[in-house]
Amino acid sequence: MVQVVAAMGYERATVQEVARVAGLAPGLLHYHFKNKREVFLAMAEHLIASHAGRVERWLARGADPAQRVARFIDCHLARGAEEDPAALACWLALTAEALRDEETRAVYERGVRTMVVRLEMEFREALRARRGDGTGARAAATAVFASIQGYYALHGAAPGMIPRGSAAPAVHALAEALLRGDEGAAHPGRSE
Amino acid sequence: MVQVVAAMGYERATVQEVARVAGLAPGLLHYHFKNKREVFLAMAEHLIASHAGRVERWLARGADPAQRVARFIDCHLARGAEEDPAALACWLALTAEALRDEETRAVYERGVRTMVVRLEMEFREALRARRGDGTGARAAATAVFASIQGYYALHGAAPGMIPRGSAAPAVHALAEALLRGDEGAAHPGRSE
Amino acid sequence: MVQVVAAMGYERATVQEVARVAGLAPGLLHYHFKNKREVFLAMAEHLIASHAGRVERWLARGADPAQRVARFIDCHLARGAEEDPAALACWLALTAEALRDEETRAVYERGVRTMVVRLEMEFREALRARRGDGTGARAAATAVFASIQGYYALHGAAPGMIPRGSAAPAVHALAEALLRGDEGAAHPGRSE
Amino acid sequence: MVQVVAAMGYERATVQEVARVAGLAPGLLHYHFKNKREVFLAMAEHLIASHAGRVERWLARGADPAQRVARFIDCHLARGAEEDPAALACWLALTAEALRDEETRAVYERGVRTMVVRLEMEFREALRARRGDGTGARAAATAVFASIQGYYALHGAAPGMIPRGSAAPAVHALAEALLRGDEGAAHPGRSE
DNA sequence: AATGAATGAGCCTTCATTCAT
DNA sequence: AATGAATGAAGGCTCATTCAT
Repeated sequence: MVQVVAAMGYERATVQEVARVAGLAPGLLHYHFKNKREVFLAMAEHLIASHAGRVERWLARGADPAQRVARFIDCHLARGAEEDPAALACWLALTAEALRDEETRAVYERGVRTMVVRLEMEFREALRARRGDGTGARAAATAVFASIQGYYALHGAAPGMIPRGSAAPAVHALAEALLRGDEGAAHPGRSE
Repeated sequence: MVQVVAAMGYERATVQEVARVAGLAPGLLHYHFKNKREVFLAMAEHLIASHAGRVERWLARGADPAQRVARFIDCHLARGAEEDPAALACWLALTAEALRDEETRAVYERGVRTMVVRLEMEFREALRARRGDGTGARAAATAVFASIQGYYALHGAAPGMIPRGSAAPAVHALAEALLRGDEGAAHPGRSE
Repeated sequence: MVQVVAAMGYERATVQEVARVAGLAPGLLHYHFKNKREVFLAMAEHLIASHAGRVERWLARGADPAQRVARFIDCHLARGAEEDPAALACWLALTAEALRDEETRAVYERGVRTMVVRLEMEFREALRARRGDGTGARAAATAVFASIQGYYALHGAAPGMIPRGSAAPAVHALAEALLRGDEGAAHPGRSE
Repeated sequence: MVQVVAAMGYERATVQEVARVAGLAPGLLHYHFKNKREVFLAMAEHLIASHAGRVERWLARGADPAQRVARFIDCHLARGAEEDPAALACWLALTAEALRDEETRAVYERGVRTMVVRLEMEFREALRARRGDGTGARAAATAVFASIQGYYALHGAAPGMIPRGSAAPAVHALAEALLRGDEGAAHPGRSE
């Protein structure tokens, strides 16, 4: 399913093709899964779990919270991003599908929450250490996560628009700014 | 088409339904457009053009480049974002479709480029004013744009994950950091 | 209509295309003709009439009945056949259509009858001159006409199967044999 | 397919109708065949092969080449012609379709070639026996085959134009004439 | 007479799902 | 557990025909 969804998206991924690639008879998929969507969601759960594991392994080598935030970013945008292009394509397909289907949205949201909450934890610790107060950790984690998602979308849908090597540094800058507590500080010109 | 694609995405938007909503006979769509995709792409072009106009109107009221960068962000994430939810949903559908279809990708990419290049121009001026050098303007514009896209994706696919009111300030912080030239400065822990 | 039917056959010849080639608005065809079939039949009538005229001009230069039979054949298979490939293609399309549609069959049959009766007249005269009896003229005319039709079909549907230059001589041989009254003479091995 | 094509021709033979007559679900046809045309071509191949078998059985009872030529004709035009009217109608539909579609033409041409080459073999032997030289066998076989095709076309598209019982004798006369080597002999009036 | 946009029935095809084996 | 043939509901698209102008 991963391969086929990566290549064609959910809608165009036919059950027959998925079965063929998996070396199974088409009927067998419906023996084990209620329908096509269940296969997709099972795949999504698997992807999310395995990604979470991968992220943890990256974080484990970060010495302090700030470093772990940095490693979270690198794990997604630097050396690590290219590791499994099919998984990335599937994640984007999952995002697209979550826009329309409630059940899929639930799975997607759980996946997002896992990541954001994990990142939030590091931000909170880091913010406390730096400023004595963890307020804004959730917003910061969301901001970093959103930026990563945005780069993913551009990478997939408009390849060539991202200056090579610019993604990770930019998100690092964002994280640094958020750790310093820049947001909300000053954009005097924002008045309407 | 906007309504139907916003509600169901490209694949599930049937020509019959689009025609019904538009009050037209199904065959008429194929009289004016070669096929379903052309209808979609025409809609996308229209969306992009009208969005570009809207952005220009926002930028026009910015006094200096930095303010215009800020207004670009607000136009997308602050007060302006909710103005046309259907357009936003269509844009996300366009992103999803661009992942798979080349022709769609071309249109999407042109839309992205228009925005990024416009924003880059402001970044370049602002960077020159502040640091005497416009280097990194493209990367900065891309970063801001990607963040916005990421918030859009989360907004659409995992509503409720974004702390209310946190999106615009975070992207402002990113823009400020990039204008200061933070990126690439220091993330000592990034070593693998 | 001639061009379009020649190129695509009746079924695939769309009214829009016919109108386009004729430089007319599609609606105008239905203003002058009841429906597509009527356009086709009108075209067929025209083709038949103009072909009949052409045949008469060929026959006019034959000195005696036997010569006129020969000229009839040449007019169809020798130098004359290549004169108007579109007309030939239309005639084949008419034949095909006559297989299914009664109205078309009536027109086709009238066309065939015109030719066969004309040829029969020459055969009858020739037979009377040679044998004092015109019996078999109709069968002879039909045989010659059928052979020509067969060559047309092969020419259109299996080009390259006909040895170059072999068609006319063979049909001349047939005509000669029929004028001699060979048919029915002897095929002793035909017993079943 | 045979029944439906015989009754309506290729274009008007809908997949739904073919499936209905065959007692199958419409989708099943596309499970076993790539598309409508493939069904048609498969049918054509089957028709051709089975016809070839039938012809061989007729030829087997001919004592010498000349007799076998005669039996070839009888097999097509005398007692045998009425055996399977649906097959004949399909063959005519195949001819019509071969005019427009390349793939169909290839199948048709192969079918024609099979028959012509088979008949040519008998002509060659017969000509050698009679005249010591097999030259013209191909042209003779083509002529006989074309005549048969012509009678088929008339039979299908202008029934009633063929004097009862006249077809086979006429083609026999043609064959005899060609075996005598008449063609090309003399049509003094052919001058233009 | 003429236009060409508009209509809508029907076609081929796809594909999730079922079912006999 | 497993197969893969079978089902049938749509979907995109074509095109003869109509109709307002």
